[in-house]
Amino acid sequence: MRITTWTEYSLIISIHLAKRGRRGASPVAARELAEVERLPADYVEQILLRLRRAGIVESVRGAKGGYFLAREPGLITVRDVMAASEHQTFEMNCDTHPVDADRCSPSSACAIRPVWQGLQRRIDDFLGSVPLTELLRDEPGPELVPLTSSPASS
Amino acid sequence: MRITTWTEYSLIISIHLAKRGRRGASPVAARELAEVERLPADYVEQILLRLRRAGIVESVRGAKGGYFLAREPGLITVRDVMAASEHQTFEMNCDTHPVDADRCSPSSACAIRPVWQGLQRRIDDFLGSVPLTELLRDEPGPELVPLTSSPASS
DNA sequence: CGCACCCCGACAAGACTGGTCGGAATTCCA
DNA sequence: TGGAATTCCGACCAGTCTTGTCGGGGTGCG
Ligand code: FES
Ligand code: FES
Repeated sequence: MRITTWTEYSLIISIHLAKRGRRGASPVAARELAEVERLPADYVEQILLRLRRAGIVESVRGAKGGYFLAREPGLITVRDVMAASEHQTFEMNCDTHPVDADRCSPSSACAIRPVWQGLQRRIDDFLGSVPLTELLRDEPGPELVPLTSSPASS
Repeated sequence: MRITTWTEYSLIISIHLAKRGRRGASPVAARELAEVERLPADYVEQILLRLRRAGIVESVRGAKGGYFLAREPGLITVRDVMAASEHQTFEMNCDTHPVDADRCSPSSACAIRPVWQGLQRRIDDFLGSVPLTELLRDEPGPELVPLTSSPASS
């Protein structure tokens, strides 16, 4: 289970846009953003496309155009960004990749499904609790304290 | 972000073994297990290999041989099974797929990394809190209540 | 008009997932 | 002693997903 570059780059891009001005200032060109963040330009464009379609950013076309955040950074969470770039945060495999039509049908009482549902909830709750503003400062912030040690149960 | 069949099948297999007797009883052959659970036989063998190497199950070789759980089902968590079948629960992408050597180096204070560390902790804590015994009964159990509604923050 | 920029679908190399196969080693049993 | 059953293990392979790239079209500024 891992995070892909879609989400990783999306966050970098969102943070970048959050640091550059708001609606009033001039929008940031995709090319320029990619250059200063050292990311592949064409790829960044693809990502911005997804972010725009999800309503995370807005765009201005034509010369002198570019992108800017659609909302206040405090109102955008990591969950929003991840859901925009991939198309979900946690894919319920029993829905999208059912191991067996019988076993995974909603009617059958599979004992495993509640585990994934519980996991999905924890993931969504956590990612939904981290707004972009949390990623703008240098100090980790209270929500993200490492809380040292959580060793394996074996 | 999703669960693969490695973990899914591993859980099915572990639950199956938990339901069949303990050390005293005769071990379960991989072939037989695969047949009753309707899983690809050769694949099940691969998975049992991983589970054995991780110490989740033990095996008896030769005719009449097979597999059985190495520990009490109450002492094996979903996290253990997942870590055995994949080789982790949550892959820290900034370690294994660093976006940029500079940006992801442990010395640089990246604002995003604490988010993934926090996420990893939540995932591990949750999966580590669900023992196999929780998956043997028909009722979901207190830990896994759906807690209806957790709508998007947008 | 020409340039800068966004928009969008198609394509492609490499990695990963989900298995399959062939054969060696071990143990039981007739 | 000779199968037969079974675990052990690495190699292989087809399909999908990831991580981009490319080419062209639309749009607005100067
Ligand atoms: S295996 Fe898919 S719902 Fe349980
Ligand atoms: S992008 Fe890898 S550590 Fe932040």
